Amino acid sequence: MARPFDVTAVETKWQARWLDEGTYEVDNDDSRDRFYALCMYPYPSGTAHQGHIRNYTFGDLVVRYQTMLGRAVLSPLGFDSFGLPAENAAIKAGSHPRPFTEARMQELKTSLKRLGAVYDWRREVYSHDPEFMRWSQTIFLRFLKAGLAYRAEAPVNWCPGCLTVLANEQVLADGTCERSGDLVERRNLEQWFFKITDYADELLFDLDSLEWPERVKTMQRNWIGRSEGVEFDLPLLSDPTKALRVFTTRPDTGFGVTYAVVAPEHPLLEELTTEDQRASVEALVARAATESDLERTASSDSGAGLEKRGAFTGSHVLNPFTNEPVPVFVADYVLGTYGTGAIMAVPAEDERDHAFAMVHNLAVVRTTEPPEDFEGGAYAGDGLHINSGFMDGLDVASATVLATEYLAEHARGVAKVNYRLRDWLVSRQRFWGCPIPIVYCSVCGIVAVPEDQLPVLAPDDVSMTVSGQSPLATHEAFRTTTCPVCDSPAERESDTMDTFCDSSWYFMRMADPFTANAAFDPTQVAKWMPVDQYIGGIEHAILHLMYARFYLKAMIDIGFAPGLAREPFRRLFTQGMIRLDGTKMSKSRGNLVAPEQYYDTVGADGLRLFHLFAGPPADDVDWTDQTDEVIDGCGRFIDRFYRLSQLDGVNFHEEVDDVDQEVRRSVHRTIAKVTSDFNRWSYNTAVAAIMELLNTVSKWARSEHGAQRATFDEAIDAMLKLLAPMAPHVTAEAWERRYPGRDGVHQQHWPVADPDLVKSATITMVVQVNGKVRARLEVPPDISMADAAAEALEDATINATLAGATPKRIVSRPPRLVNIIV
RNA sequence: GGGGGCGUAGCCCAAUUGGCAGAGGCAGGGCGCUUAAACCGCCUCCAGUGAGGGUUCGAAUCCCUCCGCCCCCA
Repeated sequence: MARPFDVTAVETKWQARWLDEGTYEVDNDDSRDRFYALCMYPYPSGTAHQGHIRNYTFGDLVVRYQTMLGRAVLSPLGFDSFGLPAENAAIKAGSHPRPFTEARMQELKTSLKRLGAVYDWRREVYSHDPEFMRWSQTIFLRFLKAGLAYRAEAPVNWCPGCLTVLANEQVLADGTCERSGDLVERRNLEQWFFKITDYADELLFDLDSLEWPERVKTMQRNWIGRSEGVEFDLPLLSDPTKALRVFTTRPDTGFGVTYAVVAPEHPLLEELTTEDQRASVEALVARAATESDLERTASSDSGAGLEKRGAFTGSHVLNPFTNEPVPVFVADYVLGTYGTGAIMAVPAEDERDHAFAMVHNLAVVRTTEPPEDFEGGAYAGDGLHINSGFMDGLDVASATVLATEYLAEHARGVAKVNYRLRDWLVSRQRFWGCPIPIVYCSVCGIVAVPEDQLPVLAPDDVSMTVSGQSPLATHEAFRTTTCPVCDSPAERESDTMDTFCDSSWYFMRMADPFTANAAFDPTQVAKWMPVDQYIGGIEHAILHLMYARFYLKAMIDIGFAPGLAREPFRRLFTQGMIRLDGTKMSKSRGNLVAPEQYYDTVGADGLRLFHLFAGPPADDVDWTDQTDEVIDGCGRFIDRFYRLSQLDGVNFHEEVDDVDQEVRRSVHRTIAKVTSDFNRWSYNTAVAAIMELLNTVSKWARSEHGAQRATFDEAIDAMLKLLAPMAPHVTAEAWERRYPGRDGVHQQHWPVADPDLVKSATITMVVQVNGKVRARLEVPPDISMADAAAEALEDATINATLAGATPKRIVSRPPRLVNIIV
């Protein structure tokens, strides 16, 4: 493609200038209004792919736009540089993850610089920086001191392929590892946990105050899974002094409890199991031990599947409502970790209880009258109670109140709130992460490494060969140490922290990486936090965002970050994915389209424009056969604009006439349109509006009539400013050529539309008769309802159409439309 | 299985939230420029909104049912 300027030279020149002049460096004591714009810091996987390009194009647009609005914009970048892929690659290559990771960081950095994305590089944060690790470890120890970190043995998801523990969320619905695809097993290990459940309510309720996409908030609410209910006793038939404690959200259905179910891990199971049932119970327990929570709670088809998933214990408990004995089963779908590990079963009002009851021939007693036309097994909706003694005739809400009172009196019932959210398991049996700064002393037990000895760094000569345990545990010199308290022989913790720990506070470090001997100075960070605009992928909707919210709240509460607002991200934008052949474009799928090939042809500006133009930013983008042509089209647009800005083929005339004035109106309408589109994340329409304006201005200026000079300059300057956040290089270059030696286009103030020019003198009003368009009238935009109707009725065409008929009704919606009904 | 989202010209997408279905782009066609082609400039073709029903003076937009994709949770 023949370009009117040397794209590579221009882009290189401006990238170097922004970097050398520190154009986008910002100090913490800047006196302007502040704006913190942040893209989720990337995992350094090598050169940027289109997903990165899209993400950082949006982010850079925000940075440059907010700067032009006159704000001091904090725009940092860093790298989420710990993690499994680097470790696996290092194992494969027989090298160390650090050089591997740092090479990938450099590649990604280079790609992003070539995109023209601008950052304050003095604030770069990366997870494996010893200074950053020092504070990650300090925060861990402060959590420990505050009782927010604890060690417990717990069943964990063990991936036999990765030889590590996985978080629940790393296990797919089919019970396989999201990374290796191996079937995940259950194992018990001593692990470190953070008490995120202490914050369940706050994490839930504070969502209301956030300007986040509703769907993300919904996902977080579901993940927390708050449910209000009652915990109460089902006395054992064999020994009524003992009881099975259960939790339910539907105490009102108590008369319909026809059996109870305990989890395979339940402590009373042994006692409940009778000799003749022992074999089948033990078989079930053994089988459940090999399954993940997700497998166990996944709904399975009724019939044989369900039959195998439950076994009768041989014992009975008493239903406290009816005082009738009901059988106790054990089933894998009841989890030992949720609620009390036991449930009451109401087959008439619960889908799964019903399926289970059918398979095991258990009684079904309805307590809620379903609607007349209801067909099916369990009815979970509202209705009047039946077969329910003192609750008969009541709806669910009233019955629930009475049932709760009844249970409080008769079954040691207490109202209780349960959560689906579990405490955060942070231990990882991997090498390439931040070591947990703990030693286990033969005398003192668990001992924190003194803060003045942090960071605890892993030695470089560790064998990462897969061994089934933490690589650090195999390094004698690292593992063997002495107790910092009593000097007795001790062992270092050999697990590392979940990388989500790093991403939970990096944005605070970025706000103030300058204060010596501190993670940050809270008063400095408070100048920037919360992040005004956070941008990232929807895949982080639950975990990263939940953990970061927890970290901030906890750090404030333990005095580590006093004075900060309790939510880290005020506004969140989640961009759509790039898809190729129907699947997400990603390195692991190997379906990447590299940006470099476009830098050399249409340039970074062209590629940026494509991503802005391709569709709504929140929507997925399909990379197709046509995409290259669209990208070329974006390059063509830049060229057309550049030529016009350099007066190529333009005719001028002296006096302003009506035609010039109409162009001015277009310019100001476009300014208004682009500004409002920016504020509503509608970049595709903003680009389209500028394309439209270019068409208008170009035809006008190149026509025989030509352009009035001042009007033309106003149009070009406006377009340069509007495009500056989108296509920064070409606009910087064109501006400099128009105004050599003056401040650059990115130092200009964002244009403001003149309201008088935005509103047109007249607007086309449609006049309909019976919903059909019969006439179009030019009317003032502020025409009244009565005047609009009157003008419509005076119109000759309308009168002809009406042919003397009397209107039954006139719908007047000025200034758009009048509809006359006859 | 539950929750959410999306279906508009050949394709990607607009339609300021219930008011003329078309802004922009891609592809296609034509004309001009050119010895010719590319580039460039101008012009142009193309849908009644996945299907069916309802509400309304009026529905792409709101409400039901179905179909097809996508995402989240199970």
